[in-house]
Amino acid sequence: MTIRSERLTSAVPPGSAAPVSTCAVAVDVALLTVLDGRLKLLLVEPDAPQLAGHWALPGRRVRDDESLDDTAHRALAELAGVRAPDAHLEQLRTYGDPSRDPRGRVVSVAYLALTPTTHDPTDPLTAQLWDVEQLGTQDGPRLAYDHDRIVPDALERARSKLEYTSLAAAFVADVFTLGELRRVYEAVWGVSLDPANFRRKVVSARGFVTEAEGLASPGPGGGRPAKRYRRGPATRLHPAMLRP
Amino acid sequence: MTIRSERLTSAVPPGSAAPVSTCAVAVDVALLTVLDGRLKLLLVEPDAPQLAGHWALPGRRVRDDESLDDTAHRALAELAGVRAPDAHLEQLRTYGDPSRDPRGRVVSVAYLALTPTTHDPTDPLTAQLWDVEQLGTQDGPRLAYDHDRIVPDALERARSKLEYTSLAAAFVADVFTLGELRRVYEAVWGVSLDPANFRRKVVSARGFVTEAEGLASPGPGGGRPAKRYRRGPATRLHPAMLRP
DNA sequence: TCCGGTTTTCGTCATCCTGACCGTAACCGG
DNA sequence: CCGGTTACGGTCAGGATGACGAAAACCGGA
Repeated sequence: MTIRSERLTSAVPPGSAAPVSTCAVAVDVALLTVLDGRLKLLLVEPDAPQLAGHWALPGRRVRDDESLDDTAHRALAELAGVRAPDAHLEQLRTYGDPSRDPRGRVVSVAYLALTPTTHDPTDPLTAQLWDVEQLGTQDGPRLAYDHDRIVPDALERARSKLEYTSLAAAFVADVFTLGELRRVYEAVWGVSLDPANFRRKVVSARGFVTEAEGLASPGPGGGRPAKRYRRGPATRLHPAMLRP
Repeated sequence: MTIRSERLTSAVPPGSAAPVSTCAVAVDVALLTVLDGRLKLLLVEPDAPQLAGHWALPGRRVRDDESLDDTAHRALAELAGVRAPDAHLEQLRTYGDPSRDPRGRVVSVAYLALTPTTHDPTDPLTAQLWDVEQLGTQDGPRLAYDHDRIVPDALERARSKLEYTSLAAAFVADVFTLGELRRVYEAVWGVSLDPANFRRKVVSARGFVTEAEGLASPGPGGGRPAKRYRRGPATRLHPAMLRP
């Protein structure tokens, strides 16, 4: 921290090869949600003409008086129509390779956002939900910048945090059934879980869920009505819900 | 990502309240090591006159052609005398509150570094190892900037990663005994562990350690000579080493 | 009304992991 | 030789896990 009292917005004299300068700082958000039992990622079409046909994570430049969390919330609101209390938001990682943006040095602070499947996915203008299974394939979108490096990190973070935190509850509504919660785990992990064992582990994890009143109506295919639950006070799970 | 093609080092016209500008980007490194069975954090004295009496994490500004990892390595080399292959280095989190640095907007990418206790701790000029137990107390150092927010995050990251990764091996030498590895866990977690159970868990975790040749000499207090081990190929531990 | 299909919920059982504990092996210093 | 210390190995009870079975409670169609 040997920063002198130079002003941050000071211009670099033309032609000088200053070893230390300032960078553009942006925030990119990887928003995940579960729709129809499948994990989805929200992507937007950048308006830069040289990136036509590519898709990108919704991102915004950081403003002078804005914290990084505020920028992430603003990116979600402006580009995806997601308001702050509807989403879980946490910082993921910062990407700052000098060549990651062809237009110049941009340091990007990536965020991970998780939303329940409550709002209509077609409300944003240019945003679209993509199935994460398609992402690597030729059916999937071509990602701009280094976002093909950010997305796997976001997926791994989400998959890992479902194991030892109560983060899966961020994917479901305020009141939910254990079947809905199980389908979240199955969609994020890409596996199928035994319903009986899943129930036992969730109920035995202290503070994960608390029983709510009433029963949920079965789906169109029938089935026994399920008990309703709410999130419990715990954030870390003891014992953990480990992937198979 | 609506960044236009404006140059990143373009000067902001004086007096204009531009909502988007560039930031100074720095890297601060929280280096942890275990010395005499206690977890230590490396701090330096900033040379800024208004911060006399304060201690800070070693940090450097990011240069134009430098990746964030490179900056972290440079900060360790220049401020702590630690060369790259001697330390495990991973990104921790980015701190970007507008008021975190009183001299202006500085976005800091924090790194976590772990080193074995092999090099002499008195070689850097102004760097010093502090016992992490002293950090919150009045015997401890006064931390500059928002480094009192970074340090707890670094400690929690290290404590957590010891559970489900083989990161504890970064604290010991290339060849080590299970007693040395156990003292790492005890120092980082601040607990005392049963030697017999610890041995069983480490050996049964596939790929954590592999047996080396020869026996280690006992300490001055005696004791049976211990077998020597090396790091195994695993990075994730199965099963995990959970905190008591 | 009856029946197959579906989902939820509960119970059983063998297996594995964990913590607590004991005993032995092998070294040190006095 | 003997007490202290550390390393190593085994036992045992309790908890968690996966595989599996079965009952409860709903749906739709025959």
